[in-house]
Amino acid sequence: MSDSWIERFPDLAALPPEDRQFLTDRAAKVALPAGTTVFAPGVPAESFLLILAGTVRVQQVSPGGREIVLYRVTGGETCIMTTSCLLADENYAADGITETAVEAVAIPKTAFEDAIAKSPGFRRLVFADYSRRISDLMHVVEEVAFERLDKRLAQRLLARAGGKAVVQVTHSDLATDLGSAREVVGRLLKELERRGWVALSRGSIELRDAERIKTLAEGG
Amino acid sequence: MSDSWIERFPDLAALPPEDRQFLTDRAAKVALPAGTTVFAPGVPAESFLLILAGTVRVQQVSPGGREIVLYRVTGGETCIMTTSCLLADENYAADGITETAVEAVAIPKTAFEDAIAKSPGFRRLVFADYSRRISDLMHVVEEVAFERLDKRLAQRLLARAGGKAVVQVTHSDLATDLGSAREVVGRLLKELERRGWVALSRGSIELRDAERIKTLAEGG
DNA sequence: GGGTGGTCTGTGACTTAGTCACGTTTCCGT
DNA sequence: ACGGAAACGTGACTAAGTCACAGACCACCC
Repeated sequence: MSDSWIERFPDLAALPPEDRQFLTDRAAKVALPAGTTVFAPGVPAESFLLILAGTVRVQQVSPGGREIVLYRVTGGETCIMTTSCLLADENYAADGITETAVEAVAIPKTAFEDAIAKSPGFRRLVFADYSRRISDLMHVVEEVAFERLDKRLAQRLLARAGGKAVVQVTHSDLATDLGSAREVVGRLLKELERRGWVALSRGSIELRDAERIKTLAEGG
Repeated sequence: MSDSWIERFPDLAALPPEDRQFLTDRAAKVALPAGTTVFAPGVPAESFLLILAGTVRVQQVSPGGREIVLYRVTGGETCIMTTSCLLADENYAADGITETAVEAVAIPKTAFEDAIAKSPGFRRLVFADYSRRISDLMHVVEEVAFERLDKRLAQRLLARAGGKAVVQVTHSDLATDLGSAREVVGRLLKELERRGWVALSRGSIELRDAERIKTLAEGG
């Protein structure tokens, strides 16, 4: 199989040729359409995933049906949910769902364990992602526990917009991002619209006063 | 230095003699009284910590002064906040505070990196703790985002009691555990007292009907 | 014993967030 | 054009957090 994918991962690209060969020999490229469930709670992890393109959303679902996004895995990253489950021989404790079409490389469990044992560069990659996710999770805890919802909503709007003026997103998507309820998000958005900061329409939100939204997202 | 401490860590005790020697040669035993700040946000990590006895509480503090416990590190465990910061060369993002007197072993950064590189058993230990903390953090997110506070309070009461009838804890300790506010915890406790499930006094709480508290902690 | 400062707890009025049970609008395929 | 699904709106209610206090209890020290 082509080993071009390995260039997406600096830590792996820097590996000695035999390590690179070891990985590329055992890796299988997979393509997943948007909305695919990559893993789900209770299922054991079977192979290690390196994401090449697209994003996977890792989230938890409450018994009552509410959801919260824990973090997103994008191109050049790995999913430590999988790492963690592989190494500890545990079942998944969250959902992994593709948000866009995703291209990824799957490395079977045994090859993953070998790579961890043999390749310092591979370990660096895994450890780096562990750190990143731990930070992500701590940040989520901090936000959920301490920050006002309108502030968090403003942050999400800006993040989703990525500079553009119109965000294609539903109220319930945002609610999932924030771990809140659709009605609550709807009411907050309505208030922003009343102030003229956004314009709402079905499935999309136009940011009309990005400056003030930014102020809300940062300030208190 | 004595290498007896290594027996507290099965993964390390199983190491080949030279690896054990490497670790014990470089490790320094430290004793910390209760209430010591082990690390704080913004400070770079300097050495890897293995806890022998006692517990370290890892928590976040909000700008508004509210606190939430992320997890506790007890005997036989390592603090992955430290691991993560050491490996990624980052500053701490949370507080680490000893809850009891703590005995620990500190391994300097360079020796830690060597051990990671050379010793599979040491890596196993580190990876296992990473998994555990990721689970812990996900659990915290789930609880904070989705569970009712009275239910979580009941859980904490039982956990703190550890079978005993009287828990030595203040309302604001519990609030920190739960990431809530002291007044709120106080009111919930008052309601439990009204029902006759607990008896309150300054600095301690007597569980009078552990069964019902258990039901509350489990049920919805 | 009486003061004194610190920790711990109680309270009321208020705001913010979540829940429940609907109703309404918009879109899209056939 | 019509039926159903997805998206959105609403009101009434409960839960949780905030703020600004006021007491209560404790240890310690003259």
